[in-house]
Amino acid sequence: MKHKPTSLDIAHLAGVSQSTVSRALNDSPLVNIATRKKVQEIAAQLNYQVDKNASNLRRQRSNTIALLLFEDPTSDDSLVNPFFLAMLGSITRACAAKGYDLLVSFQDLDSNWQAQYEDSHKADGLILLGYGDYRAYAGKLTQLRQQHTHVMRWGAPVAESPGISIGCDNVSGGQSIAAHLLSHGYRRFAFIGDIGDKAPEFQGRYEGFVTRLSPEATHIQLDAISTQDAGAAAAQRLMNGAAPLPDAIVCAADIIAVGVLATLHKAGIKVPDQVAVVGFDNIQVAALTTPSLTTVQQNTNQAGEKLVENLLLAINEQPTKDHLLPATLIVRQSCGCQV
Amino acid sequence: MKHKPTSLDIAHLAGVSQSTVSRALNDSPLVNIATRKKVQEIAAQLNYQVDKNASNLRRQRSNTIALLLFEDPTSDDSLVNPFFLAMLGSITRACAAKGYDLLVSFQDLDSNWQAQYEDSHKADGLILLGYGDYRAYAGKLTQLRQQHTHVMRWGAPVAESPGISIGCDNVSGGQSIAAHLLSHGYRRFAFIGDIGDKAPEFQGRYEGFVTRLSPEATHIQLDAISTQDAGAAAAQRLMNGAAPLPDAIVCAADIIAVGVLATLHKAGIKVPDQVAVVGFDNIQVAALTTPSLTTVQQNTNQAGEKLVENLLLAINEQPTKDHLLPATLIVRQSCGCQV
DNA sequence: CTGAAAGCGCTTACAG
DNA sequence: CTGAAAGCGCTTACAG
Repeated sequence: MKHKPTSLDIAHLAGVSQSTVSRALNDSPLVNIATRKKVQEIAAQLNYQVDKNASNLRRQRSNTIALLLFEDPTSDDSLVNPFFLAMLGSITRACAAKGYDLLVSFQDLDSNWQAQYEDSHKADGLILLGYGDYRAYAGKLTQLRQQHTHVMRWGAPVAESPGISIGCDNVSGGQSIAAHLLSHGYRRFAFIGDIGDKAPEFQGRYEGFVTRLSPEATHIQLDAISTQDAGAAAAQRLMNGAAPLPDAIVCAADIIAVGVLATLHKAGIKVPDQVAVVGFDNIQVAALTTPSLTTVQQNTNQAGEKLVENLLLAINEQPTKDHLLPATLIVRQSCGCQV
Repeated sequence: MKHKPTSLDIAHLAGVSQSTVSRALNDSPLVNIATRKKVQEIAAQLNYQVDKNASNLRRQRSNTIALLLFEDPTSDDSLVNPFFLAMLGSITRACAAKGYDLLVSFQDLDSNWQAQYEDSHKADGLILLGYGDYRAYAGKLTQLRQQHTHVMRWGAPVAESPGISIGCDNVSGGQSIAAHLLSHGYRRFAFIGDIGDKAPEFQGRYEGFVTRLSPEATHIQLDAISTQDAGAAAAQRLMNGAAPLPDAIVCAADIIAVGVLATLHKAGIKVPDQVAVVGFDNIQVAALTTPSLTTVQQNTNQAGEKLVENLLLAINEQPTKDHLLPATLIVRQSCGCQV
């Protein structure tokens, strides 16, 4: 394998010093325009690429961001919540637009991720993605701050959780759902989704939903983690109960709603004729279910951009603050309100 | 921000030389076990991490793999074929298991990706993922080989395409579908999916399907690229035609089948009672459609492992060869054959 | 088993 | 505008 060309090789060919080559390739205005062009041409001919390791070592930054995905530990090994995959896509694009590379890693909460990337100078900052119990890693977040690591977290801003976060306005999303269903005459509701402290996103959605209900409306709440199976099980409990079915079932996540729809379908219960169903997230599948799922969209494109943008601010020691992104109701067939 | 500890800092604290620190941290047997322990303890206390840039520069390898995702240029900006996202997950895990980091990038076919990663020493090798016209980048692949870049490609092995590839046994997958449907009495088929040279995967699936058909069976073929819309359009053409509907519709990809199902549903045509539908890929959605979709599974976990494993072999200058991974029929409701 | 020294390929003050 | 020199933080022959 032929020796890869270095800046010194180019210097020889161009008849200038190695420092001038470096300057020319970095488009420094200090270098005479003709020299610059010449050097750049030779570099192009040789397929020369700056050695990032050397460059990063010298510059003390990597132009790389590390994305840590926390998988829901309950999910099947081969599956990742489609919502996070959509986020991954948008983060990748946002990084590319800013000239940053993206290192991706799946992490479990136990491992030593706080050190692995930024401390080793492989990345200038971290993005944390994944729902779940932020308390489990609150300690690590605190430690990260102390080490002045640059971190941006996706999720609900939580008072006790240190660090900046970017998240969706879950409360207003929940409100939109309530308002929409009420205006179409629904009064008896079931909300499916955990609302314990481990699920701050679901808490927000529930809170928004409940506070927006009118006095004459009633509701019950059933626990379910963010999986199809949990949704199916909750729907089953609903059907087994003594009480008649509610008018509308509001699910804290689309993936739960998918399980609910499947269970209702099996039982021969028509959606939306006999009961309306609404989800949250607007994952790709939501448009494809039968009936298609009314849900709340989180703008993943904007989310990825905001995360990257704020992380870069932090890296450059600029002030940043929490952001809430708007949540938009997407009306489809499953709520029976489509024109 | 406090200066990050270096090996020299540890050397001072441990009272040994910097070279010994380096050796100890790399668990070299050359270092006295007591010294090794001591150094490692001090390093742990300081949260010391080896500077990857320096280490990589010196070692001339990065322990990093770059994954280049070629998006289907026809797909919506925010969507990525769920199949590739599943692959991403499995590749990520496989890399982690081997102690490699993964750099992810979305590339369009025009850009200068062949140089960006390995030439700049950011990655030791590349994985190419994405269907589409391999001819469009065959030239680049050739160039990569000449530069001795280490590349592994996901997709059908193609005679004219240089370089090693790992792919699914599309032909045998197509055969399984034909065999299954025939044995359940279906005789009149439609195959939906492009079979031009731009879609070698689809070609393989079609080829397997057709060659396995019995003499009394008939079939037509309709073009469709790998999107839901294209599937919907093809189904519409089928229904608009003068001929009666076939017994069974075989789709070259699940995402096409999802579009077909939606269109049939809208037209009031019952699946599988009036027509059977089969897909290919076993994306997550396939289990969730109504009716659930019979399809062929590509083992993404194994695929990711094989890709990474072979790439590492190539990086270490070991011989590698093309691999075909088995394709497994998954029988669900949409073919009407479920027990 | 350990240390002093070289060198990976850059970037960037410093001097001219 | 250009060059000679230092140095980023490691790893690894080399010498002992």
